[in-house]
Amino acid sequence: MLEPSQFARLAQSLPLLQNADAGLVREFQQAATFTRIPAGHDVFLEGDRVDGIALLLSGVVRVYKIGETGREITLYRFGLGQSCILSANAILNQITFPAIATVEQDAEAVIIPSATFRDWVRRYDLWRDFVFDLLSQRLATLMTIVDEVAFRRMDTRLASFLLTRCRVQNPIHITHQEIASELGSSREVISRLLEDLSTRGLVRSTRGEIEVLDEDGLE
Amino acid sequence: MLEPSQFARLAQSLPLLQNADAGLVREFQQAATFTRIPAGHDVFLEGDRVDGIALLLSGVVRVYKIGETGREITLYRFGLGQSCILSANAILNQITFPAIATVEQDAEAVIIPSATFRDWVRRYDLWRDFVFDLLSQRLATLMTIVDEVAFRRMDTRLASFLLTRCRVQNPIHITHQEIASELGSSREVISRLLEDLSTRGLVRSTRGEIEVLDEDGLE
DNA sequence: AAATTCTATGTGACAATGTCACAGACAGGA
DNA sequence: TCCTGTCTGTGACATTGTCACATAGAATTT
Repeated sequence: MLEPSQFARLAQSLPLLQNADAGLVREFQQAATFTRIPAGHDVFLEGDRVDGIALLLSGVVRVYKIGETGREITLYRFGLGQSCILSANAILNQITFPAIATVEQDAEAVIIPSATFRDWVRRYDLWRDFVFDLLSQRLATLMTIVDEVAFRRMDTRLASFLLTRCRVQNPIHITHQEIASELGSSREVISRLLEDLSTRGLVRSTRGEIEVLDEDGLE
Repeated sequence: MLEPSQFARLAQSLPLLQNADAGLVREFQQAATFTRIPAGHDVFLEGDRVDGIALLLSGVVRVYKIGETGREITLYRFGLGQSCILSANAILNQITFPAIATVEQDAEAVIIPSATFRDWVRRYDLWRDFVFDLLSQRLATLMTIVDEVAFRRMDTRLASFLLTRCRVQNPIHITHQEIASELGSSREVISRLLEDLSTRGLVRSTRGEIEVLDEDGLE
């Protein structure tokens, strides 16, 4: 059961709830529960049965795959007002979660039980559309990732990554290992490529920090 | 406008149409058009605007990505009663087609115009569910592909591929290049790996044909 | 402050895979 | 039979991943 104040907060960032009819709103308040999940906590592990779907009020969750050798690759992140569509997919197809989801920044979430979720998909158009949109966005994301991993060279991918990140914050606060886990590579490779970029004067790299010096040079 | 005989044929392999109410059935017959597409023909190219969605009555379509160097990787195939969900996705999000779709075996298809398709997703629960299911199946497929490409070794992937195919037909009728295009690798690599397998007595390879001799040995 | 510990980064050797250029081998048609 | 196009084999080299360890900076303890 959800506090009215929390519901109001969620509704603010969820167009879904603003447009919902009274029936869905009432059911939502009844079925949802509020939780806090601290950073570093794993929401799902590969193969987990999914017994509820989370809508985020704050924080960020990273969804990634991990290979036998321990290498990781980030599939996507989700935050405010978004939901882990893989878990939705798992619920609808009655399969287990096919990846790992970890909280990166302390999260507040609203949880809807699986059975309720499935029921709403059947009964509420708005709810179904919401899930539908997320699903189809993720499909596009995954298409891009397949393309990158299968065909693009690591130096290009690293350059793109640095460009994207430096526009948010420069210098970028990140370790080589973290970059490797984003791109599905290994630390050593990232270190070598960064050294190349340093030599060419495109970036300046110190412990846990990378400063992009020449955006154009990174193509 | 669809011939009743063709509609009947389609309905036979589409549970969707068997359960549909009269309204959808009538609209379907009105909006749909029948086409034949010969093998080798490209249905979509990367970046194409999608102006209709195809439901297959016969034949097989292969959907794949192609990299700058010309390397290919197969994303999935679809056949009887199935549809190219990427085009559905493209329609719904008003984006262009993010891959290439080619007819592998002569296909007969029923085409629904984009606007009609979008309209039905809004109005008909059954239709929406149909699209929803396909979407979520493809999401799962793509997850697997990302995992394979990012983490699994090519010899393992080749072995899995051969195992799957030899159960359908042994010897397998395929060229090294075709295998490479399936797995997103290059012909030379596949040739070398196959030579290894030959040396170890696991397969026997002749021009355009590979016979699996030891299924267990391939793990 | 010095010592210890943890984490981040650097390095060399080697394996796996992709790329390029070209050679040989096979099949089907002229 | 010869010709031509397709399929396969090969060697050299570049890129990327893996392993084992060395070095170095930051944080914590003594």
